[in-house]
Amino acid sequence: MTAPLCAIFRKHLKSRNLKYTPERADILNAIIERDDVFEVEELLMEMRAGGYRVSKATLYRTIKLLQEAGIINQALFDARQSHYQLIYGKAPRDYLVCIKTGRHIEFSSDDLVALRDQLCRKHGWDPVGHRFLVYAISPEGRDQAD
Amino acid sequence: MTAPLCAIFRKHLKSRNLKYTPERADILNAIIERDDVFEVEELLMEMRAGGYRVSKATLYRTIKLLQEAGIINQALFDARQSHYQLIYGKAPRDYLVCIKTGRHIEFSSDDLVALRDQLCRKHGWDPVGHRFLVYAISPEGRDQAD
DNA sequence: GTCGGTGCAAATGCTTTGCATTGAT
DNA sequence: ATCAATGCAAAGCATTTGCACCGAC
Repeated sequence: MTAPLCAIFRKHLKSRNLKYTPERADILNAIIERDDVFEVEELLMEMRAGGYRVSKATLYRTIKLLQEAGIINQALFDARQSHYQLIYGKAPRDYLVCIKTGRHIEFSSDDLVALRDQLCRKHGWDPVGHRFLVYAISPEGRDQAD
Repeated sequence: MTAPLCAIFRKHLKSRNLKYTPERADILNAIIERDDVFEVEELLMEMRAGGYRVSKATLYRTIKLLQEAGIINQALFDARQSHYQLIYGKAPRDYLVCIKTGRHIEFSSDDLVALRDQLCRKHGWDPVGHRFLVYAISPEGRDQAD
């Protein structure tokens, strides 16, 4: 699993004429080893504890690159500075998001709602709403150089 | 639609021994009228343009209350300071999140993945990953005073 | 008169940026 | 030599907080 990720990252960097530096390799490895949701500060501590020397600036810059490469994404679980929306009693809005171009399509699916309600029932919870983001590559994104 | 929301908000406030003030009413109304994803600063501008005088502090404080009441939530679409996670080639992690207690359960569903892939195919996109957050009320949350 | 609410301004704290230095081709 | 990467410290910026004043019950 680590080999392909590394290869994907290198490919992405190459396509943008950027370099696969030791710092970037270390960061990717630290993320792979962690294999869990992480906060930036947290990852930095761990890397330093493990003897890796990276600056916070480089870490942030690399995280952005890894996102662009489709290797990591935001857990979007506890966000600051986010957008808000009415949910109470509204049909949920679901999105297809292209990881290459950023384009997104809004859709809504009854099957999804049915599945959601079924999952809730299974756990004894009462559904109120949901958020479904599908990360994908759009036809235009597929055609882009990579 | 606006009446029940207002009632729900009042009920929530009452349960916490808080008051339904004119500022809070104005904010809820502005959000209802907008009926779309919004940013805080944006909403503030609009309210002011409409002649409503609210401070940014009150707006933020009210948004927190509205979230607690389950009336709005974060669109989680473009976040700062968020958590990150590996996604490439990983089984996606899906969550049931209790809007009352904050407790969350992680799960994963093959049916969901199948549905996701089908939706992507329908639009000619290639699925890479997804994020599914279900907002619900857990058994403990249901038992809480409200 | 007590308790919460509001606005303002200051403080926080994550993230980004400017800049000088370093390294790879 | 050129072009990008790094680290540091400073800057940015959305959000939160402290505090003094106001208003409802």
